[in-house]
Amino acid sequence: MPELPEVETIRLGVAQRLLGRTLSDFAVFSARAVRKEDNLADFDDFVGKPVAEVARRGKFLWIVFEGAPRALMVHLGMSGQLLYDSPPHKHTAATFSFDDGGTLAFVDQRTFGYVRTSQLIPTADGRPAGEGTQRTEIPAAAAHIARDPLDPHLDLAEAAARMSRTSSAMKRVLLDQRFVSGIGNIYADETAWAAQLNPTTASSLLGEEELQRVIATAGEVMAKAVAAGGTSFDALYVNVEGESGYFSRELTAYGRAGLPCARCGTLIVKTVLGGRATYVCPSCQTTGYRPQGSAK
DNA sequence: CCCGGATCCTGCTGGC
DNA sequence: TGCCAGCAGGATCCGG
Repeated sequence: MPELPEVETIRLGVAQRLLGRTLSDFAVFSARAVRKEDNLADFDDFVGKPVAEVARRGKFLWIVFEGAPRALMVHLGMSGQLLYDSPPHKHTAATFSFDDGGTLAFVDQRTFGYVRTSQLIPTADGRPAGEGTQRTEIPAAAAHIARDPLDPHLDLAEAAARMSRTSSAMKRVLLDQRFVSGIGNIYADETAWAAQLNPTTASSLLGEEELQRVIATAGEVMAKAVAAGGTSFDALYVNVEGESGYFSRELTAYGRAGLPCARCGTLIVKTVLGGRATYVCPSCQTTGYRPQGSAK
């Protein structure tokens, strides 16, 4: 489902509900939703401890309990939801109850998401792990995920340099969470449109400065989406309170096949890239060369 | 190592 | 009306 703006919207809601609350009980209804690396004793260790932080890096979310060496980590996959005090649902995979009587439910229709525990380990660069945390510790299971474009500790130059060394299509690189995280299929297309680049352009053709600009553009697009509460097309993509976000109204490329480009009026075309639907303006998203550009 | 494609699931939509 | 192929905001594994 959810890309960075949707996960951030959910994180804010979870933090508002749970910070300082003590876990009183939990229940698991779907074996698939809980990673096999875990045993229930790992979850048991959280019971009786208060929530200290609700953190996020890219699309990965985790809850730190006071005094617990492991974190409760959640990935929402394609259809995962975290809902607070929602009615029981056919696809409720796990629930977590707190001392105020409230319950956080993990609901996941397509079952690509999961809940697990993961040992907190030091971050590679010694800096705070992500949004919502000041700790320099990250769940080991998310340690391979790059910082995201909204992370003040992202090393922009380093990320761009690494991206310039791969020949894959620029959109594929944006979707690869090892370079920069948080971008999914919607925001990859929105970023390419905003940067006026054709998503099929080889990343290695863009040059480091241009790639820095692309990452910065992704950050701007996603920051606007966070401000709008994320992108919702349907009831599957809602915040912790079950409410939709409004960024779908501001989408400029994704899902707009046959509609005029907001910049030049040419009709947006739907293609396939890397097995994913891809929406592009064929006339103002050029190959990526900037003739007068500083990109080398 | 680097790349692209297949794969895991359920539910909804659109075309015949 | 009914059926079913195709598709969906993701991450990971595997073969070439």
